[in-house]
Amino acid sequence: MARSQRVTLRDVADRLGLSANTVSRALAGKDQVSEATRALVSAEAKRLGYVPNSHARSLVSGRTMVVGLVITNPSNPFYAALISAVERECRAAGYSVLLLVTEDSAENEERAVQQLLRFGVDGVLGVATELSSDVWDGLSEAGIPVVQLSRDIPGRGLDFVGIDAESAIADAVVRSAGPGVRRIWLLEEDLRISTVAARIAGFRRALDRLGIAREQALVLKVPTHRTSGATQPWRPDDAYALAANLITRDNHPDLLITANDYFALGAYRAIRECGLTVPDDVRVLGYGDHPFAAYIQPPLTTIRLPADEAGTAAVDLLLRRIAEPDRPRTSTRLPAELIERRSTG
Amino acid sequence: MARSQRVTLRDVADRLGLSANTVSRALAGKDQVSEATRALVSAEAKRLGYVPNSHARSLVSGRTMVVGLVITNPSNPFYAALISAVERECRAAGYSVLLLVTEDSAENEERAVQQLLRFGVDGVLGVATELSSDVWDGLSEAGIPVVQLSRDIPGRGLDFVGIDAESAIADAVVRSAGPGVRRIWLLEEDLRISTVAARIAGFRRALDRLGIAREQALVLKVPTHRTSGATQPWRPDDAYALAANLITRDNHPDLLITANDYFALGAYRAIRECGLTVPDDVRVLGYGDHPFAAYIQPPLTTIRLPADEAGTAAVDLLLRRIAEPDRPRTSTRLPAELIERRSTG
DNA sequence: GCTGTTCACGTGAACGTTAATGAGAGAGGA
DNA sequence: TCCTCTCTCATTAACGTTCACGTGAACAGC
Repeated sequence: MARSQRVTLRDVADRLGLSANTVSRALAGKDQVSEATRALVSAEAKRLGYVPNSHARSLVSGRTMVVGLVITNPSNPFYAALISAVERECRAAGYSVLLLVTEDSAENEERAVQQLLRFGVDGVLGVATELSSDVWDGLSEAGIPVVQLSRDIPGRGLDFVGIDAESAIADAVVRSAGPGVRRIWLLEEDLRISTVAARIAGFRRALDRLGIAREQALVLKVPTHRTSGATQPWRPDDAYALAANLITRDNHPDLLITANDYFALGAYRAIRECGLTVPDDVRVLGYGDHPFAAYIQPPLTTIRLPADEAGTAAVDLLLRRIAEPDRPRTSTRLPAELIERRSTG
Repeated sequence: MARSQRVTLRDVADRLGLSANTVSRALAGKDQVSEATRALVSAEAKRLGYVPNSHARSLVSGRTMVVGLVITNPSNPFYAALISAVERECRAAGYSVLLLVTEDSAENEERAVQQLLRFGVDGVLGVATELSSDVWDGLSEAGIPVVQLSRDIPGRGLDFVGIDAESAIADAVVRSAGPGVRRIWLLEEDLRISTVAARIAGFRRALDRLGIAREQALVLKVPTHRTSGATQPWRPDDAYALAANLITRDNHPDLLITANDYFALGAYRAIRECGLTVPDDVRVLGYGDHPFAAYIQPPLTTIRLPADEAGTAAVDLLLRRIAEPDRPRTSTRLPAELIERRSTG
């Protein structure tokens, strides 16, 4: 096999009559080397095509310059944006990203944590699964900093960066509910995660502020197929099926809030097929501001999530904690902006 | 600091009065160990919470059980689906995924390759950037197998897995062009990549088959903002701006093909604002079958890309090549399916 | 000329694992 | 009794780095 032998520190050293250690120091830019030999070394290293072996390095140094990123589903546009931001920030700081996908399964989550322990990553950014057990504690016990993304599992003493969904929904609902709006429905995902809980809490807060009785309000759970290993994220079909069953000409909400813009697509169709119109008969408020939201008919009022800022903030926080393990726990909830379009009148 | 010392092979060995080597063999399931001690060892290892150090392992074994995945932009839904599929298959085979994002920049691509060399990954799956230099050769020279994804740079002797965009577009255009369709435009991305070239080739092939002169056909390039570090993928706005400038009541195509479904969104608006309708005045054919395509008005005829199959096939191919480095080069182009909806009549 | 300081570099050990080789014990056969 | 064979485990040496030292030379000051 032509598997060309890898060029090592010794190879460079031998060729120059130096020790491996000197070459190491020269390339690391430490100050125990004369400028002359440093130049010689880097020239020879480049000539031979020397590439440092990161495993050897992290074996002795204990640091890996790798960050673990645990995501439930990369096809979800919010998480995709998060991945982009996290990778970009890590790259800028000299870190590489090990990507682990859990598909919202506890088993995969446990395997992911195991992998991260084997690798001895310097830190972890992770979205917890629906029924996250205490797997994450293993990382903390091993001295690996963890920043929770998007979904918060309180009481674990872990840093958190996410979106203030509760306030965003509360404000958006109040703002979208004009005069005459009494019946409000929320089309939610059927997951036991903090994000869903936050949206429902925001929804209730809005009801209270508007003085609308709980009986006028409905929280509907759309069966989710996320865990089935499908790469597609939320499916408009599922929301459509549910909405089509419940919405009729005589029984419909004045304002319908959906847990994501895909659900809104399904709702649009269900509403249309009843002969009702958005926003005259039913106002619709989405969540996520996906790229299509501005372009459907009518353009969808929705909540823009600062995925990029969240990713950036999470990496910043993680790097700070890596540098300073004993700093107090931080919990950041970024505000989300309401983008008003025609679907709410 | 409570940075608990990591449990090592020796710790387990010492506690049982064995050597580290025996513990290693026992846990590796090799046959030089009695069943009795194997049971003892695995019990003690679990009790102490032993986690193998992957760096030490790969330092001596030369294998890392890590695959590099080089992607231009995770927010592109096609690549997001690819990431999901690749990660899933790798996970099933016991490999972890190191994710590198290039943002279509040659500089980032080179840094990515450098990272992969440092890590000594067992294989690489990668989407080449627009003007990919010979950076990928460095991996081959180091004996690291590479499978190109989606975009093919011919002549490098690298395996390739992608979509047969040319045939897909050619067939779809012919099928979408009913009687009376003479003027056909293609709204393309402004990138020098093989995917764009393939679509244009398919477009031309369709024109020839339909007997339409090149003068009746137009290839329009939408300025792309992908490289600007923005996490958003193709922007409908850019397509809208271009289309709105060119399309008027008196000067419009009979059939408009867009390089992706987002462009179709922009085109829809431009067409609508001229007082024209889809598909009566202008038929629209999209590309990608994004989740919203079935739900916009009118539902968009588009081409469904087998991202999942592509990812699976690519990983299979890579694993085969890892096992058998000297097998002949393979180039796979998966067929894409036309999803006919109302936008083409 | 002797000691002390600074600079440039080498030496040896360590990181945690695996592979090659060796060694002791017990069993079985002559 | 001795030899060989097999089974189980230990010993030793790597893998490529980095870190804590040690060392020698040059130079200054007394």
